Amino acid sequence: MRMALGKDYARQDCSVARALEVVGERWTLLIVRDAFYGVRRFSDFLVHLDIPRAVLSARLQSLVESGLLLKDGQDYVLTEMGRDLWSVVHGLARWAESHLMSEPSRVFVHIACGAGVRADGLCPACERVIPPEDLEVHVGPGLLRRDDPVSVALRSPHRLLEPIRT
Amino acid sequence: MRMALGKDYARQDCSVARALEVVGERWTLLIVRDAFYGVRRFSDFLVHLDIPRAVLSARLQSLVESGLLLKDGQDYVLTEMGRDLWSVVHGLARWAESHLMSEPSRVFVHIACGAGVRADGLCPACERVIPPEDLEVHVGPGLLRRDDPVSVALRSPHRLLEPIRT
DNA sequence: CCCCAAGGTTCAGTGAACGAACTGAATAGG
DNA sequence: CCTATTCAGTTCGTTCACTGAACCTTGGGG
Repeated sequence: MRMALGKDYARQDCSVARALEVVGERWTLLIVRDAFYGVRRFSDFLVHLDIPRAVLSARLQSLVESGLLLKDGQDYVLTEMGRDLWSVVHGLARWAESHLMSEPSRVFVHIACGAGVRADGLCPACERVIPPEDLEVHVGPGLLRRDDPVSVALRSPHRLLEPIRT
Repeated sequence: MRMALGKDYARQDCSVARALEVVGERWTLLIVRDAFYGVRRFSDFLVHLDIPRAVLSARLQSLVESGLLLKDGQDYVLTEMGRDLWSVVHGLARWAESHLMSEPSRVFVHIACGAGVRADGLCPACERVIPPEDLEVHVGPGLLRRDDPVSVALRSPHRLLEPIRT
């Protein structure tokens, strides 16, 4: 049960296709997700994603080339362009929560209001779209399996984009 | 310049990973996008996406199995679960429009207000999240290349989810 | 000076995507 | 009624990306 993705969609003139050429390859959106969660180091992505080193290396390079990540010393940090993908990552998470998961795994809380964002992506208190830096992740009951240091660090509530300490 | 995707993320316990197991394979989100645009027939997807027939067949089957599409005669139609992916598809489109494209290719207009939705995904007039069935697609200058019948049909303004006539 | 860890690169094997050719059912025409 | 043409797939050989293991390189620390 393994799948494979090609990387370009040359004959499509559509913004969705352009977007998928950048973030549509296998693993890429999970790397971006981890970056939102505060993962920044090669070895942390590696242990948290269970991804082949060669693939991680290639994906990080292509994300830097595309301008979604910035390499700051040994750290890979989301640029504004990368942070603008939050609506997509969050949309996928909320869609899966409502259609594929039996119990909630992660809840995103608008720090200013203390309220978890709704299924439509807005804060129920202030009725606005909340940028990732104003959100805190809390884990729900559906999240119990992994035991690597990164997964453990991600279990305690923390603000998005804030680097994790392992 | 071709890429490959595997299809599962077995060791990830995360809603984003679950979502990508369903819609993360190559071509899948473009098929869903076309379904929003009103494409319903095997041969219409085929000609519009330039996808190998075998891959299209496999993807459509797996989308039906996952409950995103319903097979109605020869037509593949989005279910509610599939329509709930609009925020993701639209998010990718808007992200690419603002970061990857020089000119807008498609604009989504809230029919009730007559206003194009903003970069944050809300209608500027009513400040709300608009469901796809209340949106109309208009094409911009960035969209000129393809000449197959489906691309031509999609060029005239039309309501999302409404079947195209070729 | 040696050892270790972090951050990669290289390489053989496997599996998915690709594209062309083929099948089979359902109309359409004569 | 027989044939031609779609439409909707399946089959199959080739190509290409992912996978996992081994190897390499750089930078400290003891």
